[in-house]
Amino acid sequence: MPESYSFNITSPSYEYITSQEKLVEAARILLGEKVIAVDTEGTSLDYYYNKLLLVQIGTPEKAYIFDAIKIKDWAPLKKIIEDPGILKIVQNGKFDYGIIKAALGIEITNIYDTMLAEQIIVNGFKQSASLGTMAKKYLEITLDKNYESYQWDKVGVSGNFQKNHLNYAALDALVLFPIFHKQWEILNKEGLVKIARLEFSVLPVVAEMELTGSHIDVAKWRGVIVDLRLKRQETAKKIQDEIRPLFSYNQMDLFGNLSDSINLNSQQQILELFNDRLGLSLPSTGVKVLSSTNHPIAKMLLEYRASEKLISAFGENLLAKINKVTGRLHPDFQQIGAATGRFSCSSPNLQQIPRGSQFRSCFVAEKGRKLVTVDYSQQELRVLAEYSEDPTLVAAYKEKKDLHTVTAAMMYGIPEERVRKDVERQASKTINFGLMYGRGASSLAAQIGVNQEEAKKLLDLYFKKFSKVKVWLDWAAKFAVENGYSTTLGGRKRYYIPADPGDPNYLKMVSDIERKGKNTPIQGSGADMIKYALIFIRDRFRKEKIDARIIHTVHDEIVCDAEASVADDALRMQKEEMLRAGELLLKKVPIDASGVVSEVWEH
DNA sequence: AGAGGTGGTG
DNA sequence: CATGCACCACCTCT
Repeated sequence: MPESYSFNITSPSYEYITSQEKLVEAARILLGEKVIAVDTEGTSLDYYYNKLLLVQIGTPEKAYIFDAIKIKDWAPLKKIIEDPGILKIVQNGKFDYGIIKAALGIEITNIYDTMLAEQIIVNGFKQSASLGTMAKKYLEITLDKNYESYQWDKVGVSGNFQKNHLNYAALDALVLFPIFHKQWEILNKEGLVKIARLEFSVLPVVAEMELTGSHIDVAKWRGVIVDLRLKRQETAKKIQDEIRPLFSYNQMDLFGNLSDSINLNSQQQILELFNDRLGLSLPSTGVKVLSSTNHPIAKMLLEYRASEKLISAFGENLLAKINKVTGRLHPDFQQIGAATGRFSCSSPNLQQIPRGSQFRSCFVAEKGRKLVTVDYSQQELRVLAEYSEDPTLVAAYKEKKDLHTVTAAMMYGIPEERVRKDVERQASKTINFGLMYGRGASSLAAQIGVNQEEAKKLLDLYFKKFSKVKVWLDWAAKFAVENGYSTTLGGRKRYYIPADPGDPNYLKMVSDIERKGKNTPIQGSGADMIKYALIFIRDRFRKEKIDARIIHTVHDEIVCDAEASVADDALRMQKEEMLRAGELLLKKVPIDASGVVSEVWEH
């Protein structure tokens, strides 16, 4: 096979730079490059605990390794790293962007991220986008990614870099060039350049969002936990007292108290309780099954579970993630966290903080600041209207009508004024959302509370009135199966592993693809939209020089943190930029967004 | 350690 | 034939 890279794997060429003179000299050379690779080595994955050790800047043949302990003046390199005329290849650049900004105050511009590119290229195939995997895949070389064996934290103390450290550091930068070239070819061939540019432009926004983090009112949060624990304890005691007679052997604990008969958290023991001792025959212990029994113990158990859930998932565990340096929460945003292109969020997952509970209002602005929250109104349904071009849907949005009411009026053949909010409108809402998930009549029936036949009738009626929606959904499903991928308005692709006709699950696999094929263009286009919005908002805040920053995003919502006196301006700009992003993708349907300035996170 | 169940978000 | 999309965290059990 032809040599696809121009460096020596076992002995990569590099220059280890510890003096200002050598740095200036290297900077002069690098300023002449059009494309460079950037990488860093440090002691921690945490932006604020990390001690920056090395900054590598690579050219295709040679890596310049700057010793971050010895170098004091980074100005010549800042000029290069911030030069928009020089393309910077990085691997998982969100991390390096954050580290370099936190440690050196330098902002990487004009980024090509091999990890994001790979995630775009293999989207849907569940393949790794790690450097090791890509080096093997594109270059057929094996990288030693045993990071621990290098003991960077110890080297960080001594400042004594060994040959293996420098080799490793050099190679990490050098491999990026050939990977970039191979990926670039694929991105072009597959028509993915546009979506890659979008993702690369979002990267700095994500890194800064993580750097900024969210502020929490800890005392208030603790108060919520205390209340919940009390409630959980009361409910648990009631249940245990109630079921104790059902068990013949009751034990005392060390203090002479009657001990619990069962572990309320064990669905196995709960199932045994209901089926063997209470004479029911439940298939499972989920909320749907339990609430349909009307058994008093089932009721109490659901209450217990609600408290238990909130305590375990959002209680002290979340507070433990507050950064000791900044006193804020810095979650990990996965930029392409879902195959549809949506973000995911972890450690902690701030995208699943309960809406109704008191927890959400513990996310507060600091003194002198405000939170600005804006979300798109019915973003995904507007995307569906755009794709299907259904005249009724499009007209409803053009006339700024409530879509669920319009569909209810059409389906039930009644005037809009007579649509009842919790009857016809609710049913229409369920159908509207269900359609976007490729939902069938049986599951629909279960939720609306009618039999399957009536649900089928409702669906038929819906599709009769909104025939273009049906045409588009069927087309999207067919397209996905026949072509092996779906696309979004922003040019994203999601690939599907083809269903094997010999597989016993063949039909299920096909219908899986069909449902994903309906949902992916909708959910994915929404994701594209909010990513454009994030870029626009950051640019706008910078251009207008206002003290406002993006701190959070939840699929169709963006939260910013602004200095109090400019919060209203921030709200206006944020909304304008979100609409601009929407108008970039939706040509036939208007987009709308609404927001608030507040002390707490709400919408 | 990993699977399965349950439940939180959009 | 089986039938709601996309995630993440916690718990228990094996």
